[in-house]
Amino acid sequence: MLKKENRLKSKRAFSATYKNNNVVKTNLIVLYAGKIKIDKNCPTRVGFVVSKKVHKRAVIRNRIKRLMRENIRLILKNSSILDNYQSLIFVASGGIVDKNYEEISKSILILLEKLANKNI
RNA sequence: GGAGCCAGAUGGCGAAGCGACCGUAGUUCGCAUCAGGUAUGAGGAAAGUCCGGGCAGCCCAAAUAGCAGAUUUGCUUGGGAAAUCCAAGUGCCCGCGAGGGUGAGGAAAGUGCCACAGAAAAUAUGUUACUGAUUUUUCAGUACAAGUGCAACGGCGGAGUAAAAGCCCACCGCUGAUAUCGUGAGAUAUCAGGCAAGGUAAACCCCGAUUGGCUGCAAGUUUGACUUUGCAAGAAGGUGCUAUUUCCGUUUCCGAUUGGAAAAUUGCAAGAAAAAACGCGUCAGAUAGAUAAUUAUCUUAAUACAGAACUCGGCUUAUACCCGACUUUCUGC
RNA sequence: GGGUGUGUAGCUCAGCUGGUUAGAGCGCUACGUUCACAUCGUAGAGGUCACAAGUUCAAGUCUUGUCACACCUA
Repeated sequence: MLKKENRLKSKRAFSATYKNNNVVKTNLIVLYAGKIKIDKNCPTRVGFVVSKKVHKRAVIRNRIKRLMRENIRLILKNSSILDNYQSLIFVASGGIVDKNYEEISKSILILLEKLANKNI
């Protein structure tokens, strides 16, 4: 679990991030990025979405969320790639079921590379 | 029926703070709200939402009786706050059996329905028939046999007769009475009747019992920017008193003047966006919603069904490996 | 989280108070019409009535339980 300040909470924040239209995709995950920060001190907020369409059982959906969250926690701690963005939303798509930690971590790294290239 | 894996390392998330008051209880008050340590953090079903409570609001209403209602409930005894709940029994049904199932009052209060077939499906009936007389078509007696159907006013055997029939008899079934046993549902035995009342109430309904109804924590309660409405105070002063712009006058704005427009502010009550708190507590207690990741050892293997959201009691459904107990059937020796 | 409803042919829907054979339109197939296609005409196929138990002589229909889908509610 992330710290409270790093969680993306309100409905407004979610819809603002979606409207920003900065999207990157892989087979497993879709990433919506928010605006670039003005004030560097305010924290990066991250949200995770796993819909019922992915899988109907709550246990499996929770596990997918936890795996994604753990990845992001380590990235936030060790590097400063994400510090430029106000908000990020990770949306799981159908292919992510039965994937293990390493496969998810790979695809998140690919996503972040794509995002960096796009903005340059 | 039980049980739903154990222990270790590193990093992370939730949350438990201290003192006073009171006197063992919490809708109390104050301080802190940073860091570290320590302890602790999903289930037997958390699921389905099928029942019943607690709790909250609204409606009706004053809870006694009657009437109406509940898409209520329906063998007995005991347990339980209650329940489409549990336990032990009774009857019936299914199974070779160990066992399993059971919405188990009333069809003699009334109404409806019972397709096709069949003579007739409910006021029972007389198609094919049988027997006798008459003599070629009628009359009288009968309901045994055939046939239809899920179902045809008992079954089977005998006696009896022109042929027959509970007309009579034995056994079985049915109905009633009595006795004994049992808390009871009922069981057993004896006697009597001489056979009447086809099915369906998970069709309407009748009877008994129970019970205020409806909606559900996204119920509901509080705080609230805002500025709307109402009431009160205030609004230089004067006119006997009163009159908030109404009689004069005052202040501000427009205007050369006459004249026109406006009324600061405060309190109480009502309304109310965003948001927050309460509701919400428990040796889990969140509000984008915690219990995870990596790794080592052991092991044949770490795997089934599956993730708390106001809360409790049941039911139902899903479940890998393992453990315990009692039995039945079949096959072989 | 709470509440409500719907599952019938490839698609959209009927099917009353249980009853004999489950229908309609569109689509599909074949034949005819045309030089050919469309239109039109004729004929035909296609259903475990979501699944499983029960009540009943008899269930798409009544009762109960599962499954899937949709809607309402901040």
